[in-house]
Amino acid sequence: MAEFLTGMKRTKMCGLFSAEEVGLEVTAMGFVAKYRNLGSIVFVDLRDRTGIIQLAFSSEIDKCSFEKAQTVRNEFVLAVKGTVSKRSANNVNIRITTGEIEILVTELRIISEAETPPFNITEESNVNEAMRLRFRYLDLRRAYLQKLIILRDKICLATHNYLSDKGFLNIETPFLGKSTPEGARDYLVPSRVNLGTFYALPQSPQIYKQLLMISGFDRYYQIARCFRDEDLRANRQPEFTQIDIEMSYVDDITDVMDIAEGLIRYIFKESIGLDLPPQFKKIEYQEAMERFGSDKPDTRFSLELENISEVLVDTGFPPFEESQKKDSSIRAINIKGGADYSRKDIDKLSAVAREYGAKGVFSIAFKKEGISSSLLKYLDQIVLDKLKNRLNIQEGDLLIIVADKNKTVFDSLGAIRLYLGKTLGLIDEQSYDVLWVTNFPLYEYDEKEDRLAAMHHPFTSPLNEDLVYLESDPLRVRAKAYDLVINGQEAGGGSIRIHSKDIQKKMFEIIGLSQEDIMHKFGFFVDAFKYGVPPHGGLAFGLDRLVMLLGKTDNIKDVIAFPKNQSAQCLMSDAPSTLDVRQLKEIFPDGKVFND
RNA sequence: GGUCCGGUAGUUCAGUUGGUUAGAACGCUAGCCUGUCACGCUAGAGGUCGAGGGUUCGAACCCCUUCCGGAUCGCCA
Repeated sequence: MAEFLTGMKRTKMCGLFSAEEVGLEVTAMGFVAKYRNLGSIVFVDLRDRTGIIQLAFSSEIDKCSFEKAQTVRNEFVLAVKGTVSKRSANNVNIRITTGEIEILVTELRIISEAETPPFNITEESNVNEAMRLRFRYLDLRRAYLQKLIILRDKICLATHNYLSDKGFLNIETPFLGKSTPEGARDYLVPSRVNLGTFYALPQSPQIYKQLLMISGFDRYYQIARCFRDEDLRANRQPEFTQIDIEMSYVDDITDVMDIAEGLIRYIFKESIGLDLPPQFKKIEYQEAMERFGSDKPDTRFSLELENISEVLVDTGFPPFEESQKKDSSIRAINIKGGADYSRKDIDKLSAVAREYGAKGVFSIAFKKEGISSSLLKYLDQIVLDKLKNRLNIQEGDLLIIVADKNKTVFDSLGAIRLYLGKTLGLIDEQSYDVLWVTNFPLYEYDEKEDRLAAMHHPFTSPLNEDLVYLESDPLRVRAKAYDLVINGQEAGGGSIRIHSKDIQKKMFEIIGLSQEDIMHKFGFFVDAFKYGVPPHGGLAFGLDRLVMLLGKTDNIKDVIAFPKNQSAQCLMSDAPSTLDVRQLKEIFPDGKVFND
């Protein structure tokens, strides 16, 4: 029989008791984390989100509660009264903060009994993720997850405090909005009162926050939920959260970057007590690609890429001939002391490269006994000397080469670089490496649709000095865009927006939107540009990613209280689910779903 | 949509070339135990080996189909 708390008030939470309360009568409440019955004495570890306090029951202390304690099991919810007592020196538990004391229980109330949980709720237990998601409320009782959810709260609070202090207003934008044609697939919501029409859940509050600038709110922020109906990954969920920021009367990218830097520095200080450098590193997109094969480089280790097209293009090796084509190249990574890599090791690197579309890698091992390479007969001494000079090659080094289209070369060598960084232990996992990547291209070529697409989004402003190429050579135009990269992860990104209606119109045209499309999809937005637009810009941080970085986890599900699995299902509630006929008829009264 | 890995007790896993009654640890139940804190000791319960079909005298194991989970590529302005 469940008992009630009637008359009981909690003195403090379990993990907060200390030697200061010794001798006092206190009241504690929590879950039974562990139950140890030694016969004439019973110990219970009582748990809440702050930690654990040990309860002691014996007939010498209180006969009634001792007898009741015999029926207690794991995960029961208890409320107890008792006296805080100092443990004798040899019974101190140094593993918990309250290990010097315990509560000698004089009154026990069993507030709620519990069935045996489907898995052990301990920090050590390594349970199948599907099982843990199905009983998420039990998994969340573990200190590991509680710590991360609490960290998330700290980061949010720091965000509110910092941005409020800098004059930003927290303004909510709609969940039920208009489907946008560019970008990710939208989650759609049928409208009952407007049959046959649909809302879309926002992929980001981008248009709304720009409209708020046009409305004159000047500085806006929101910790905003965003939705994307795309396939999931270890670091990607269908609904995720962004720290979304926009500000007016900015023109240069540093105007926004300074605020963002301040915020990130404040978040790091407040949440984990770490001081980041007073000035973040900056690297241009093109340089990041050339050196690290990535627009979000992990610069905690070197192992940089080197363009060796010129050296190898005339060797007569057929795969290298291709690299003379436009947008192709031969690039390499020099693995110091890698010459003794086995065939298997190199095959593994080749497999990594193939995942990113390369046909494979070529290798040249500079061994003590001579050069070892599959393309040896194409390499004369002059070429070898040039390579040695160019890449600072010494005896014992291994050169890994990829020749292909630039995108493939960067992707595959960038991936090999990360693979080596991880497997060779080149990365200091304790450190934080924070840098800005700037001057992204404004457009990228979309092969599937044979058109230009906005690399960031179609509201991004071109660099002033590149405006002249907008029509003649759009791929050459760079954007006033910036990404913040932490430990090789994109933590956030943004841009200065277009505030001229003419440039905005041109932007839409270049990505292939007809006048009709523009008015149908963005008409309200284009209209707004007629009535006075302050120059503005902003950025958004991925809150989930930030918590992952600060909490040192690779799994986004660890930082979200109720996440979805890889198939975008909630295994606990069984969403998404089918609807009953009554609900469906309200939305599709004639039973027809399609117009044609 | 492609590729790879996995599914055996409540949980985490082992399971030999295909061969008696499918094992271990933790958890659970019962008993004993006054200082445990991964308590200890004794005993016990607990299995449609993801599902369906096939090969075989015989299948957890081999083959086919299928379902489920994870990682990853495409995708994610």
